[in-house]
Amino acid sequence: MTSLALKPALQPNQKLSPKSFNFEPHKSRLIHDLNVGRLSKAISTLDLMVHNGAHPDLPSYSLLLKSCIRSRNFELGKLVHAHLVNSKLDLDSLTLNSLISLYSKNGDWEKADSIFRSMGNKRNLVSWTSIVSCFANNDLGFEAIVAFLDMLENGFWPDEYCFAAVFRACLDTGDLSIGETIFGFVIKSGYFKADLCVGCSLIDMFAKGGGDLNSAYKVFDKMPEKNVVTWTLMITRFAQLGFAREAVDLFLDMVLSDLVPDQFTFSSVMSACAELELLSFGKQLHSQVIRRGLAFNHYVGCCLVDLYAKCAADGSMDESRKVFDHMTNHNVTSWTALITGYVRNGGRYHEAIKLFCEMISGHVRPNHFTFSSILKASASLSDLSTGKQVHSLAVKLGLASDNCVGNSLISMYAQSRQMEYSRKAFDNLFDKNLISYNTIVDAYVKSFESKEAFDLFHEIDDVEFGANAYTFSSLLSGAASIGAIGKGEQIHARTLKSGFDSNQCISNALVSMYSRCGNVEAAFQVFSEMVDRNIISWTSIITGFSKHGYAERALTMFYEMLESGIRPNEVTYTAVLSACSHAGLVSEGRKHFNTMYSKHGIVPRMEHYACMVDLLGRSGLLSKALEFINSMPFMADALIWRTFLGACRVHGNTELARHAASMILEQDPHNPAAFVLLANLHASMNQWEEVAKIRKRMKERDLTKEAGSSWIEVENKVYKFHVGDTSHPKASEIYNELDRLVLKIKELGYVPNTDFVLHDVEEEVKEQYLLQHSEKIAVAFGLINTTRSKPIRIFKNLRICGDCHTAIKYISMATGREIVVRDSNRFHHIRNGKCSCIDYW
DNA sequence: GTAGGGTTAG
Repeated sequence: MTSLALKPALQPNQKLSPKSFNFEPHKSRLIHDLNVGRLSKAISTLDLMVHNGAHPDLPSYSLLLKSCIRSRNFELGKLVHAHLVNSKLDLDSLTLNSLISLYSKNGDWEKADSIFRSMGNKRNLVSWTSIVSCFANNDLGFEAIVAFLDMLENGFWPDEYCFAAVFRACLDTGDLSIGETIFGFVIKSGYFKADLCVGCSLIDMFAKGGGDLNSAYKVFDKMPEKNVVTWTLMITRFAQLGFAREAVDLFLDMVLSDLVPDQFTFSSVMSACAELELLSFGKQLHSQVIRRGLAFNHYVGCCLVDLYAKCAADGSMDESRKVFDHMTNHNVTSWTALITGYVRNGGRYHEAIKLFCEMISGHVRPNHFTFSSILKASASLSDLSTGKQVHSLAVKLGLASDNCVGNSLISMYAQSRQMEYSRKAFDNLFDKNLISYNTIVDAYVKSFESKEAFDLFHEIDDVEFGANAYTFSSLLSGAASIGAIGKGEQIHARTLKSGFDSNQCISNALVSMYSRCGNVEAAFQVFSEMVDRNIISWTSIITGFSKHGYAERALTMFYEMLESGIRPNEVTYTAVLSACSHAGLVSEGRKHFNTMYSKHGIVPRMEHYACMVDLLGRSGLLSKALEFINSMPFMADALIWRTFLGACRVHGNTELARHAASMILEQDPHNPAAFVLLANLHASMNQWEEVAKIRKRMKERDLTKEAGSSWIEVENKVYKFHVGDTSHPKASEIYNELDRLVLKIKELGYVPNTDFVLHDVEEEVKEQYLLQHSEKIAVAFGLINTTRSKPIRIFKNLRICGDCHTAIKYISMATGREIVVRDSNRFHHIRNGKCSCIDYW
């Protein structure tokens, strides 16, 4: 029979008479094919039946439609509709309702609406509910509410399905007041108690629509009957709205209530667990997932990848990779979860880029999250060429103006110091949000283009969202990094106006800004006025005093911090040890180094060892320092040897310096700092042949030392000078002032120290070289352009040169001005011929 | 025929 029936399908032109065509087996085969998802087979069977004049009856069509909807075979459903129209059957409510549902679920709300309109008095409660639901599911919340009100006017009393639909509609409009009115209505009607679904839609109306978890939880709590879906919904909303702790607690309550979590529940609770970085709890969840046979679910897998990645601080990044490798197939989400993990939590950028390439060659299309992560990886590696390739791929896929991708492009180009491209990415953004503004402001600030940063800052005032704490702290750190105290003060005023005066994050940024701009007293005042201080506040002020050479005040603050019950961290100890080192407090420093682990359980890191090497080395205990280096529990890195080399130079020990330099070059053969320090050392001993050899080696390896530059802020504008800079319009005026100053300070006893000149030339020429140092130019510029009432604040990217240090001390004497110099290492407060560093730096 | 929950994020 079956083989006979198949024949006509192969020969469509051959028509059998309706009588000879057996309708029943085809009908049952059609339904079977439908149920197992064989869409094309079902279509050909239907065609065959109709072709042979055997139209199914109305109940059969109805059944067909239901199957199509249940299996989401919308194409076949539409075909069935076409056949229905041809069959000229008089459609009943049931069939028409099915058609509304079909088109609604297929996203064609207009078609659904026209069927509903054509129904006339065939409309029943299900028809009304279907159309309300159709509008609500197709982002037409307002239309849905109107339909709901129409329904009431037409005398239909809503049931639980209908209430659930209208609450979803209220969620969509964002207008909860209508929803709340209807909610009152529901309570009166008694449906609330009866139905799980009404409860769920109410929870979501409050949680998703209004972000009001309190009301959502009240609904949840009062529901007399709850199932897995209800619990999961509540857990999910807690997790999504940033209440991870509550989500986890609710999950534990759920398990205690003997409900069995499913794949949805696990996905949500694992997200919350990832947020809280609860590795061991996460592992328990993982084993439960395996036990319940849910490990192969794609969503669950993604969540696990993300969970282990977010706990990567505890070394679980490889676990994340393992879960990923065990997954049977991968889509954008799982690839992105893993890539993001390598970038954000593991700092393993090369691996992330490699994965990205694998993903693309596997024809998986990256999305905006993928681009965002991979751009961050290229930025962190300062790998401009990869960044550009990724950019062009994003353009190709039409994602470059997406907010998330665009913001990452801004920071990628900024980190590669391509501000023009960075700005272009900003301008190309489709829709700029506060993060876009904050990113570009931060980028300008970090590239010393503070004017652009502040222009944009004013632009933020004109858009609907104002600056937030992030904007302010970014601008403050920008002002701090360039030492623009005037700008810093302006921002300080603005934060007060914007009501951020007790914001801990901003106060911390202010402490750091004032201190880094050279006014540690202002920093201390902000600190003193803070109501709520955290470890960052204390560490900032300790670092401030330390960098300014006030070792005792730094240590006093440290003891006060301990008394107030705040535990120090690694950064605090770096500040404490470097305070001791700047002031030459050898035994005090040793004491703190020894107690950091014994009293506070902090294992010393490389930078702490470096502080100790600095402390011992600078106070002349070179052999002790070397002994210390050799007794370290790990191999000394380039930083340690550079510190040691610096000490050797101060104390003129060529032999040990050579050893240190060779150690640096062993680990980092292209380190220009090692070459320069070595060259300086030989120059100061007049060993010019050695200097020449080193210069040659540097040239061969194409190494250039970072150019020395100094800058000064005058009337909110930063002026930057390089060595021998003549680019400033008033250059001749500046050099005249310098010549005048040198004559004056020579009278006071200044003798140029030509040891600091790295060229083998006549003494007189050497003096000329010294005069061209950027810090001297900046001081002269400052003397011409500032009033006596304020100190002159100079900033230098490298360490101050010894001759400049001496010269500036004499200049302070000759002019009666206070001069503050911030170099790459510390502050020098120079007044009346004396420096706060006591010539020890 | 009408109803509810999940992954990656600057």
